[in-house]
Amino acid sequence: MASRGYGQYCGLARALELVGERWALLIIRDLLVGPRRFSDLRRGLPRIPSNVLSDRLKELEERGVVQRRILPRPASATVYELTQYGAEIEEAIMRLGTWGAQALGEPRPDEIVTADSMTIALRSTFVPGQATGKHLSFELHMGPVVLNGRIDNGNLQVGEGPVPQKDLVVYTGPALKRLFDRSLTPQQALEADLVTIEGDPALLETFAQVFQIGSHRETASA
Amino acid sequence: MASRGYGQYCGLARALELVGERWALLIIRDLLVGPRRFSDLRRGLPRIPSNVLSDRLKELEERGVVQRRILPRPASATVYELTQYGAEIEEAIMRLGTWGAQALGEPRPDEIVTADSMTIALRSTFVPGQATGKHLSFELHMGPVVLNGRIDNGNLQVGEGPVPQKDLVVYTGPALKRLFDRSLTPQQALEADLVTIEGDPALLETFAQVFQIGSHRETASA
DNA sequence: CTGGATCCCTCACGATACTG
DNA sequence: CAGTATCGTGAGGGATCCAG
Repeated sequence: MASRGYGQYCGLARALELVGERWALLIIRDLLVGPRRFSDLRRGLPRIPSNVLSDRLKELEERGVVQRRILPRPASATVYELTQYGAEIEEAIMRLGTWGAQALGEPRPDEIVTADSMTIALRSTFVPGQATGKHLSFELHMGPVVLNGRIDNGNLQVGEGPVPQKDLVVYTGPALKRLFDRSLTPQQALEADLVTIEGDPALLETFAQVFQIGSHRETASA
Repeated sequence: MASRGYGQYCGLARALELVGERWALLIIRDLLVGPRRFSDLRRGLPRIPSNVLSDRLKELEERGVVQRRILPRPASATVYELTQYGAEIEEAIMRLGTWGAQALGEPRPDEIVTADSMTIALRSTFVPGQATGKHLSFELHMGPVVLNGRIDNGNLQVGEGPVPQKDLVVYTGPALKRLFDRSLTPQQALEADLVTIEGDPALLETFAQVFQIGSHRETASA
């Protein structure tokens, strides 16, 4: 599609020529979480035809955004990972993601959530300034997806899967987005059973405070 | 293309369903500069077929990103402008633009520069922190494109066309990008005749300091 | 002249099947 | 597991035509 360029000497046009094709940014989103094998990417993007995934990876490699790497023995598997230049697109993707997240309503029945997309969602909505002095290790269940995370001062680490040590376990669904865009308070979410937790309810307040979609300037005027 | 969704309940996927189709982000780029008529957009995007432009505008309108407005008489023209939500994509587009700009080499012979793309380029590469205490009004000529601008402390205003009052006039081409990514100093640019000016050469230093592509952390270690 | 709509061609995308 | 091959469909590209 973007194989034929836009005919403009412009940074944005060039960016779209590099990563503007269908599926490309979602592939990069998953690679931002870590190196991935072909089949990992397929699992994370169930709707992408394998030939399209193959094409995209080839194009992104040619364009210096992605590189193939052969894992040392005994694995001997090929993984795809972002080049240094490719990784520098992270901020742009995060901004696009939070912009698009504001248009998310209820999930359509055919829409899924993946561990990688949720990992990026947490990283992109995390507001370091809201987390100064806060410490919390949590486990987050969104349907079949389980993530773990640790908030330490202005820092956030997110991983996949459960962990033994945690202060708070959160079970939720799409209501998580309403927590992050402040259209629902933690207390309301608990009362309406949209969120279930293990641990101190006060910790859910902390959890909800450090993630944010949109600017919410109205709080500044209060 | 993105008419069929990605099947993911994810902010980035939703963003791509809204503005991920070919040409959409370039249309939005031009609308970020100001409201534009259909023919303005065509002029700024000479390679877009008119039916595709028409389709994109219709889709973007349905999706709440763009709105049509009828200008009051006697103009009576319809203009397209971003909705408030649409305008909030600005930061994401700016980041994408500076990311892509790093991959810009020499312009291909069929690549053009437009006033709107240059306006966005200036706005996206402007570093307010580098402009504290600086004041400069300039006129910038990139081939046939003429912009004017005013830097005041951490603030930048850019307009199209020449202006009577200015401290500095810059005539240049693709070398401007090399000024902004620090692969060329103002002095080198003048000596190599890649940039011509009217005004004090010291003002070109000021001009070059406040615009920046990439992070340039290497200066921190020096 | 602006602001599109229509037509036709081509090629990229998408689904499925198949191979190393 | 990691892709390649094949093929139908539909979106993009470009020229032309039409209405206000």
